This record gives sequence, structure tokens and C-alpha cells, in this order.
Amino acid sequence: MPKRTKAEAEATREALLDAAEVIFLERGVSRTSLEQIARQAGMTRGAVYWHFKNKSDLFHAMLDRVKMPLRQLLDDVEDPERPRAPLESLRLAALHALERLQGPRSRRVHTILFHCCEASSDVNILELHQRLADDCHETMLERFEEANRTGTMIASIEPEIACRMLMSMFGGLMHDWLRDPTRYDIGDIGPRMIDTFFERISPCATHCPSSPQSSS
Amino acid sequence: MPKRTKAEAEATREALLDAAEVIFLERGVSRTSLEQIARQAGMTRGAVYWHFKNKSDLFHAMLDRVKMPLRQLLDDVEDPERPRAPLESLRLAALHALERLQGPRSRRVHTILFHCCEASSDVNILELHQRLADDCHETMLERFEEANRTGTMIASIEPEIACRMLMSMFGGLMHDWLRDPTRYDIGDIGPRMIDTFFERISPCATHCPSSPQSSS
DNA sequence: ACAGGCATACATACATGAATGTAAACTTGC
DNA sequence: GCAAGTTTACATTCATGTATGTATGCCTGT
Repeated sequence: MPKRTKAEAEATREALLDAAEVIFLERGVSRTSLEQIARQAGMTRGAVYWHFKNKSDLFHAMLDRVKMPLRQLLDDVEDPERPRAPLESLRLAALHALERLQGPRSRRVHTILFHCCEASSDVNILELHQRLADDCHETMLERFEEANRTGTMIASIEPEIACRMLMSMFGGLMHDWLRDPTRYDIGDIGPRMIDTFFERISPCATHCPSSPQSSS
Repeated sequence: MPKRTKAEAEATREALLDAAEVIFLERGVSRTSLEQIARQAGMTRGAVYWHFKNKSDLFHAMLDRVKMPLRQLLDDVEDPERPRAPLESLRLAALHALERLQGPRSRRVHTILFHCCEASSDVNILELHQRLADDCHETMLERFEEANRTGTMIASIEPEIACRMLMSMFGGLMHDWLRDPTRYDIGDIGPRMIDTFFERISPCATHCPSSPQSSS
């Protein structure tokens, strides 16, 4: 039954991407053949080669369906009425990212990114990760520096260090949790980690029982 | 030139493992053939199949040369004269681990583990990672719980959360740095992150301006 | 409005290349 | 000479890319 209508063609494209997610997750990217993806979607390799140039192309198309840059996350938690303190924005964005991560598609794709594909393979995953990390680092650092200037975080902590701490913590948590999401509830653990972090880098005045803080 | 003395045979085994590190790093585990490893070591595939059952076996042999369980790291920084506070042990162990990580072999193999091999491949990397993480979590949690009992960390921070924060931070840092070690000096950034973390979860008395300085 | 033509959306077949595991040959230490 | 260590040769499997086949949707001219 060859030749579908335009809408149906788009549907099979999506089906192929869905299938790719499933098989990549099951067998790892490099070990899955396009044949397997096609069969999972009820198609043949011809369909795959029609919609995508090759495995790498398909892989990137799969990623495009779930990417969530930090800037967008920050926009999502923005309150148009009254602007938030920079660290509060970051905290909410992190929590929001945690929520997003738990969605089935996001979870699958990020698991693939972290655990089911390797460098120097069909895809240049290292450069990809690097670009995401750089982007994240850049916009995150801005907030930490602003917090540092405005005295909304402890002065002795350098923004660069705080930034890397948060990024590492978040990335490490994703890496660990996605390895086996049944082990603990990231919806519970994650927020507690994030909240603790931000509470601990906030000025003493906010949490220390005794000493009032004098900033600048 | 076949057949060497026993010592030479052991040497070629090591040479094969060295070669594996190099090629795995360059091309990713799944994309490297045993042929490539053999040629890198100046041998043929026959030698590989003599010393190792298959690629998975070789891979595990490679790992065995660098593993550093947390318990051993803790032992390394132990001072037989006077026992340390639990968090101080952890801090030193973490710093020590950072040092070890920068050694060329450790660096290569951990890069392979994080970035150059994928789940469901020849090796069950997920279970491997999980076992390492579980072991680490277990012995780390003991220290945090002790610190919690003895009041050497802020009471409101749950040991479980602190434990996961540290593990995630460390793992995330490794993951990020190993992606491209030329980007920043982990020997500088790492310790500052770790020190900041431990300073921030220590009781207020140790760092709040109002109280006198005490370095235990 | 409809018939033909062309591009679309796949399926099938084939040619190629590469990796694996094993068996057999060879070579040298002991 | 026997077995440890290593090579060469071989059979099998499997993925890839491409080329070709084919039927249908869609469009255009009249």
C-alpha cells in the first residue's frame, strides 16, 4: 500500500521517531539498525530513508522534539506582574525542568542522550552536549553574577563556582536518576536538593538564627 | 614472531588493554573492532582472542585497572594518629578522588565510561554504573548520618539529601569535565566546589561572621 | 470535471563492506 | 614433544546505502 496522503506521511514520520525512541532505549543507538526502527513502526527501511538522510539525521530529528533550553525554562516561570530575584528564577526554572524531565518522551530521549549513545558514533554527541551545557552555563552565570552584585547570595561564593555547582548537581542527578527511574522519586528528591542548595547559598540573614547580615 | 616468554605474554596483555583505552576513546566502544585494538598494539586479532573471551571481557579487564571505590579513597586519607570528623574525611576523599581522576589512565577510562560507551551494548554498563553508585552512596550516607548525629552538619539538612547532592555534584562535574578537559582546570574548580559545599552544610558556628573562627 | 503526467511515499532487491568467532597452521619456550 | 602464544584463513552474519520498482495522491490543462 504505497503512497499516502500528506498528513499520513507526516504521521509515519512521527511514528518512525517514536519507534526510534523505543528501540534506541532498548538496544542503544549504535546497535539499532534502521531496519529495526522501521519494523517497530510497521514500515520498511525505505520509509526511513525517505524521511531521513541516515541514522544521524533521524537522531537529531528525535532530539528536536524535546529540547528545552534554559532561557525558555526561565521564560516559563517568569511572572509578568513582578520580576523575581535572579536566584528565585533559577530555582523555579530548575524545578520546572525537573517536572518536564519526568514526561515520558523527555525521559526517554534524555535517557538515550545520557546512557544509550556514545561519542564518535554516528552522532557527534559530545559537541551536542557541549553546546547545550555552554548555553546553560552562560545564561545561568548571568543570574548568579546579578545575585552576587545585588547581595542576594553569599558574597564569599564566586558566581562561577555556584554556577558549576548547580549545573553539576542537576546534570549529575539526571544522569543518576535516568539510569533507573524506579529507584527513587525524583519529584521528591530533586526539589529537596535544589531547595537546599539555594537556601544554603542565600545570605545568612535569611536562615541564620543569630546574625543579621549587612550587605555592601 | 609468535610465542613469547610468560612475562612477554603478560606484557602484550597490558599492551592490548592500553590499546583498547586509546581506541575506545577515539572511536567509541561499539564502533571499535577487535582488529583495530590488536593493530594499535602491534598484534592481530588472534592475540586478543587468546587473552580475552570477547570485547566485553576485555572491557571489564580494562576497568579493573582503574577502579577506585570510595572506601579505599577514605582509607587513603585516613590519619592513623587522630580520626577525622566524618565530613572532613569525605571532603578529603573527594579531593583525593579528583586528583586521581586527573591521572592519564584514570582520565581515559572514566571518559570512556561516561562518554564512549552505551547501554545495552556489548557491556551492561548501566548495571556497572549502578553498582558503583550504590556502593558510593552507601558508604557516603553512613558519614553524613554520623555527621548529622554528632551535630557536625546543619541539622535541617537530611543526610540522604546531602549525600545525593554531593554524589550528583561530583558525578556531574566528572561528566562535564571529561567531555573536554581542556575547557577548564578541574584541579582548581573542583576543590572550590567541594570546599564550598562542605562549608555550606557545616553548622553556622563554623562560618558565620558573628562567631569566632574554628578550624577543627 | 476529468484524464494524463509527474512527483510522492514507500517497498524490494542488490552490492558492498565490515566485524565476529572459530578452526587450523605455525612457532617457539620449557 | 607438548603446550602456550600468535597468526592466517574461512564461514557467517548483518548493517548500510543505493538503485529500482510501483502504486497512489495531487495538480494542471482543457
